[in-house]
This record gives sequence, C-alpha cells and structure tokens, in this order.
Amino acid sequence: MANSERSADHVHAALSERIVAGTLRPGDALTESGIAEEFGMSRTPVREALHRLDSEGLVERGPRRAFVVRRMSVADLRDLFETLGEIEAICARLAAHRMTEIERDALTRILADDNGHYATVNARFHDALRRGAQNRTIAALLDDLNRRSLPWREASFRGSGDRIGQSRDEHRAILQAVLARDGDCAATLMRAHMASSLSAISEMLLAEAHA
Amino acid sequence: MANSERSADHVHAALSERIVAGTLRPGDALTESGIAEEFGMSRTPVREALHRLDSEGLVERGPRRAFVVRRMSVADLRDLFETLGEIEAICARLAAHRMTEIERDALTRILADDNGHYATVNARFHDALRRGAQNRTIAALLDDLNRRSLPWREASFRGSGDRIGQSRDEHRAILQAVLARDGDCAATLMRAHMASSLSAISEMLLAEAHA
DNA sequence: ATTCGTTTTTATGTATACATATTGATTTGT
DNA sequence: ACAAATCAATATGTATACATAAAAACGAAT
Repeated sequence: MANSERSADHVHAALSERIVAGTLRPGDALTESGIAEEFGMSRTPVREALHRLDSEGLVERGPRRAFVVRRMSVADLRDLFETLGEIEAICARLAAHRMTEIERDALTRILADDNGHYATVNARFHDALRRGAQNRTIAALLDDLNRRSLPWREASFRGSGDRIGQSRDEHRAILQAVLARDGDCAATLMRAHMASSLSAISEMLLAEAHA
Repeated sequence: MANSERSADHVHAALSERIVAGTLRPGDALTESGIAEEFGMSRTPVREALHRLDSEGLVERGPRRAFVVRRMSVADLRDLFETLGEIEAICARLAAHRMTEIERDALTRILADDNGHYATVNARFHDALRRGAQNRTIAALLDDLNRRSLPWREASFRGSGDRIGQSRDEHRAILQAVLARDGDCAATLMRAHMASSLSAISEMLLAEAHA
C-alpha cells in the first residue's frame, strides 16, 4: 500500500479526466462493478474514487444510489460560474495588495510576451494572480471550482466576434489596476472579465434550456 | 444498505462533532481499527468516514499514512479565516442586490428582536445573508469553511472588552448597507466585521505560536 | 387493459481476509 | 560500541463474499 500510484488514485484521475474532457457526459452512469472490471481491479478502490468525485462535485447520486456524471441545471451553472468569478475577483484584489515587485514584473511579462496562444496566456495570467494572492485556502478553492466547471467550458471558444481581443484588453486593464495596487478596481475589473468570458457559455446554456 | 443512517454517515458525524467540539484535538491519531472497534463496525465504513473528513480538511495524513486530526499552522489559519471573511463579504454584496422585501424585513427583525443571546442573533444574521445571496455554490462553500474553522473558534468569546457591543454596531451598519442595496459597502463592512470578530482568535494563535 | 402486489434483478453497503509498505527494534558484523 | 542490515509489528490498501434496499420486471386480479 502507500504505493507510488495507488489504484484508487489512478482510477480517480482517469475518471476525472474523462468527465472534464467530455468523454463521459452528464447523466452517464458509473457503476462500481463496471469500472472495476474495466480497470482490472476490485470495487474497493473504485468505490473510493467515486466517493471522492462525489465530494468534488463531478458526480452525483442517481436512482438506486448509483453514481452518474453530475447534471447541472442552468441555475446551478449560473451559481458555479458566478462563484468562480467572485473568487477570481478576490484573488485579483489580494494580489494587487500583496504581489512582490518580482511577481508584478512576471505578470507584466506574461501579457507582454503574448505569442498568440490565447488559452496559454490566459491560464498563465490567472495562475499568476492566484499565486500572487498568497492564500493557499483560496488557491485550493479556485482550483476546485475550475475543475468542477471545466466540463461546461469547452464550448467557450466558439465565442462570438472578437472575444479574444476584448479579453486581452480586459487583461491589460486588470494588470494596470494590480500594478497600481488598486485592489477594489482590480476586483471589479476581474468580475466583469469573468462575466463576459463566460457569457458565451451562459447563452449556450440558456439556448439549450429553451430547446 | 442505503439505510436511513448508514454506518459511515454515523461515524463521520460523530468524529466530525468530536473534532469540532475539541474532544479530539489537533494531532490526535485516528486509526481505522480503533474507531471500528469503538463503534462496533468493520473498518470499511470507518475508512470511508476518514477519507471524507480528509477531503473536508478536518483530518490529514500523518506518518505511516495514519490519519490525525489536522494541525494547522498560523499561516494556514490566517488563510482560512481570511477566506471565510471574503466569502462572507461576497454573500453580503450579493444579498444587498438580491434580497426580496420580505427577506430584508426578516433581516431587520433579526437585529431588532435581539434578546441578548449574541451567538444566536449572530448565527441568524449570517444565515440570512447567506440565503439572501441566492447562490447555492457559495452557500455550500461557506458552510464548509465554517465547519473547518469551528475547531479554532471556541475561544473567540474570551474576546476582550465590549467585543459583543461592537459587533452589534457592525451588524447594524451592514444591515443599513444591505437595505440601501449598496453591495460594495456591505461587502467592505462585512470584511471588517469578520476581521475584528476573528482578531481575538488570531491574537490567541500568535501568542501560542510564540510560546 | 390497468393496477396493485410480488418477485427478481442489480446496484451499493458492510464484513472479513489478505497484501504491502513503513516504522522501529533487534541482531550481527566490524 | 556503533552502524548497517534484517526482521517483526502495525498501519493502510486491496480483494472478495455476503447483506440489503430500491427499482424494474412480471404476473394475477379486478
């Protein structure tokens, strides 16, 4: 035991990846026996993995107490994304107060060295702010919310118009607020940034809900 | 199975209560076999309960991968309490925007009907704001953080001076901001309220850390 | 034909036996 | 006497068998 890679960890990571990637879709059933057979192990570690996914909000209990990939209502998603935005805003405010000069320079460089790969730059920017907030509890919270929301963020890049260009502008504005140590401004800008970033998803979800 | 009270739920609740109440103190060891024997069940449900407590942050892994009641550094506690304050502040802002007239009246009455039991009034006030925020994700987050921080909040009532009176004043100020629908003001006041509410704990912790 | 009751199926919950790793003690060699 | 290696003790990790509840399938009665 205490193996370098425990079976439970392995199956947990595998299932988590499938859910996040969309290979497993909301509503899909996950039975302990089936997964155990697929991965060539007993139900015990599978059981542990499913319970962890449950507490992480990636799966839920269906009829017969069976596990199914979590189905979220539009209201649930609105809550989740709103929370994500609020936590990001907190990070931005704390980062504006606490980032060291070195961290500020690094943050500036992330946007300056924009090589066109928006997703990469975006991830780096948000990561830098998360670390700059210097609060491990919030950082863990943010990681968790990001993972939980990933399954519904795929389609966010069929965004309309020049969403990426707009997002770059918003990043620059946040950067300026952080450099100016204006926490409240950074937080407000970040809330708006997250809201517009996720508006495409919301529209998509609302459209599906009406269908 | 799927019993109205599963063994795992029972032992989870029991251990959780002991940790929160301080019967089990940080650093105390929790062995699967020992607990199983005490509760008259097998290791399996105990194991599930311990893993849940782990994911909830109430216990951690010690040497030999044994479970021990979580020991938090001063920095960890600072992060945790800061996060708690930030989330409460979010609730206050959202509640200021979203509470219905009925909810505002109820909130007003909670402070008006103050019968002297500060803890009760305090709990009701924060609960009302949490519900008024109308975001289940944030509400769940807040519940979680409250549970995680409970073990270190006992001593918060050996607060110095007229902490309770000051707290009442802060509550009234927050109420006014909420009634005025001034979200940013409510959030700022709430952050300050949480910070001063928890300052006694911080002082105590710092004193212990120096000892 | 429909509805209520029974049966069967199938999922998770629990108990127990065994595997394995880590810690600490013991022993042996220099 | 000290150090390194080995062995024993004890914890969690895993496999498997059985218990049990809940939903679906089936059948009989009205």
